Amino acid sequence: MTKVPQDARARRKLTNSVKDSVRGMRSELALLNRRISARLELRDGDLDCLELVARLGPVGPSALARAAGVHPATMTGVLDRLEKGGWLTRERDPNDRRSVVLKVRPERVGEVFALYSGMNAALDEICAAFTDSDLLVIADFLDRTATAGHAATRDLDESP
Amino acid sequence: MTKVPQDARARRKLTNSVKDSVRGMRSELALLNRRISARLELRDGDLDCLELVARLGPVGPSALARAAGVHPATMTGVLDRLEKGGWLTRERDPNDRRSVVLKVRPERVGEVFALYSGMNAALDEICAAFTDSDLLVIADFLDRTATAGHAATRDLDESP
DNA sequence: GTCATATAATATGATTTCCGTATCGTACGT
DNA sequence: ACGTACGATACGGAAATCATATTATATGAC
Repeated sequence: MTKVPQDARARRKLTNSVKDSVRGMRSELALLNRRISARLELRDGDLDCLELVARLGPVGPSALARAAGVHPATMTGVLDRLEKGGWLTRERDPNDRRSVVLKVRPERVGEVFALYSGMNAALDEICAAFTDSDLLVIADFLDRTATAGHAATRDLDESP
Repeated sequence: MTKVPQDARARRKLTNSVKDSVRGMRSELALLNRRISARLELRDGDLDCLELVARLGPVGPSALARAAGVHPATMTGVLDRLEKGGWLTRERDPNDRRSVVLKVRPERVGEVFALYSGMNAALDEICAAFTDSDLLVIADFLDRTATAGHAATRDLDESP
């Protein structure tokens, strides 16, 4: 046994622990999201769609359905719930009268945020335990992972 | 304007960027999970339940339903799909013949893993870009966040 | 301009899922 | 031993999902 392979092994172990931690965090956050959805009397995926509208900005049902990986007809139902709950609005696009533009209702956003308040406060505390440069490293890692997740999703869609 | 408030402001900005990145990553990974579930002909929450069984170890339907925040009767349906797909087994507990023990089928785990292979490879690459000490910091952050998510979920369950 | 075709959103209806409740078998305390 | 609690699932009505059809509008070829 040489010295270098031992380092490589340790390094792989470290990498695997990071990947495990990513999975663990994803799992816990998925669970949290499910409970919050239930509180808002929404289906599981609905909140993800709402977040996607917030993220993508004004967007139409079809584009949103593609982005969310949901059947367009299902999206109609999702949007019915979200609109009825007052979480977003459907407006007709004057330029293309076939299409509809979805916008989150800014005044309601705080209501969703409030349900995340516990998690939010916890995250503030967690961040407080790290140095500025640590936080930069962490944010970098998270962003890269999010981008990789996006790419993996796209690749999956494009393969048979 | 004094110097210290400026630092505090910068710090808050940094913390907020980390929190945004957490949200972004959660959102992308949730999307990826949905597509993978679809590939396996499972419902959205099913894969989370399977992962939970892997995580918790052998467990019964009731305990799993509590952990997943799912109605027990719904869990029966989830398990029917997972069992029919061959992803896990239901065994009777010889000690308590009312109860059933769920176990993931190790030989099928690789099949799920294969669908994550793109993401997995990407994560390896991402990790390769960080130093050992960075990875330790990152894993620590992820674990703390997972724990906080777990606590936030529990708190939500316990409040009215 | 007219017509064919494409596109956006939603309606429709068959199928599946969800979930409150009921049921059945089993364990446990007294 | 008996009553009560508990684990899992069956049952049935309500709701969601999704393939397809429909309606309205836009766009391009001619």
